[in-house]
Amino acid sequence: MTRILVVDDEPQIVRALRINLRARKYDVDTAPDGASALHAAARQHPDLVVLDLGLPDMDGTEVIRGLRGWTVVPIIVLSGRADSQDKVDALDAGADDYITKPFGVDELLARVRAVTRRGQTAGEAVATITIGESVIDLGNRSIIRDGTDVRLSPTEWRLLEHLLRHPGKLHSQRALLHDVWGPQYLTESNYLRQYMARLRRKLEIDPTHPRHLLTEPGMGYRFRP
Amino acid sequence: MTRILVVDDEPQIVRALRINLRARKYDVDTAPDGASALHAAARQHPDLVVLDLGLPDMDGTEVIRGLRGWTVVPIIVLSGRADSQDKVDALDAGADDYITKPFGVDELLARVRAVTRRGQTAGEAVATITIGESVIDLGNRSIIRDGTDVRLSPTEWRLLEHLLRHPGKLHSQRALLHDVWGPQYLTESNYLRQYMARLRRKLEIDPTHPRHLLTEPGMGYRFRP
DNA sequence: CGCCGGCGTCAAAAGCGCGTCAACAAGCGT
DNA sequence: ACGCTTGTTGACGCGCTTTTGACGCCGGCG
Repeated sequence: MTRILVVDDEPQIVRALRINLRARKYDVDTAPDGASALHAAARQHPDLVVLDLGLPDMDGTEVIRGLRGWTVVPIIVLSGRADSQDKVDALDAGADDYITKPFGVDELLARVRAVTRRGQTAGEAVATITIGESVIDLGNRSIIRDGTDVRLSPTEWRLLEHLLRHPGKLHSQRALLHDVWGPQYLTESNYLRQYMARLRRKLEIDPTHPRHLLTEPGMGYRFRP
Repeated sequence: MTRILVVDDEPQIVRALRINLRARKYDVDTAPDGASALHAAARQHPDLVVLDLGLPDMDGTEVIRGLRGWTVVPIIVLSGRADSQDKVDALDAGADDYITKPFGVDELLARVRAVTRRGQTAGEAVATITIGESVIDLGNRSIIRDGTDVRLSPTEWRLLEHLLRHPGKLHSQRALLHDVWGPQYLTESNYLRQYMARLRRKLEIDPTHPRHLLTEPGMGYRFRP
């Protein structure tokens, strides 16, 4: 299920988008201003952000920059102003698309499909990965081990996915905490210890001697294929 | 250099785009109709396609479908029609963005930057350095020697990285101590002796006769490729 | 020929990162 | 309201990294 975070301060627009998106089987969260949008994104890790530029508390491009500091989640900007400079600023700040109000719902939905389509094809390259006797399907979010399927919590999935996206690459603790938990958890290394241990118990043949989910003392963690 | 294929049957628009894109250091190819566009894309593998929907020989969405059959190259659609249904059709056929004429050149350029931005993050070149029989990947922070991987502690990594960043350059002991351990360790040369020995044991074929991690007596240390 | 500073090496102590266990809080479906 | 899953937090001990000290070798120099 694709999670979409809608950021807008006009209740009727939020309501209209929520209804239309829910009808298309999207999971919708909402935020009324920039600060709560950044907080919600860090907490819920949406797959797409629909952002109105006219927010009460901060400039829209600042919200984009705040998101781009730590995530590459697609961002579609809504704006009442058709000024060319506004579009350039938002796109260069990191937005993926820019729609001028008033807009047709059909067009927005089509652009939602367009930007989410790219994210899917990017992850498709690493469709299935094997760790020990576990076969991991990132696309379907499923793991099969010894014929039975293994269940992972959302946080476990995000952590595992970050490690698997770049096989062999060392991920520093700060980077993992930043990407999985959010910018304000950079020093909570006990989270990492806890969840790496869970992943090893669920995936490694011998969790006390991991062969694929490796620790580099003082450096971070690494997935070895 | 990013290669852009511009598909349009109006010579003045093609000319304007070519001038503006060339000025931004893009490599520009052009095609006047759908058939030659498909042919050019297959032959030149552009990094981006700018496609006018109003082509003389075939429908624009057919061109998009023809491209999407074998490539995921980003496609930006130009169109004179602001009809919502046209946008939906083009985007669902596989276009990445849709701009309605008349459009500002600044906006087009910003959208070009937006769609090319994603592709860049995927394909990053890996710089790899060889010492004896050890292959060092600074990006992934990994070393492979004789098929098995070598583990380095954080201090060992920092020291090795400083030497490798400037091949052939002589690093004084004071400079290395300052950069690796900090300003208050400038005289602790025994640290350097200790850690240079550890690096040689892990990387050099014959640690007692180093061929790449060299000592310049009285001067400092040097990495010879 | 003997002294001396610089360097490589070994060994052991000190410090800290990491794995692990345990317990509690917060949702969430039943 | 209850039980289950998930997320959060604290504490402890082992093992690795870092730090520290000491010794021997070698070349330069008086």
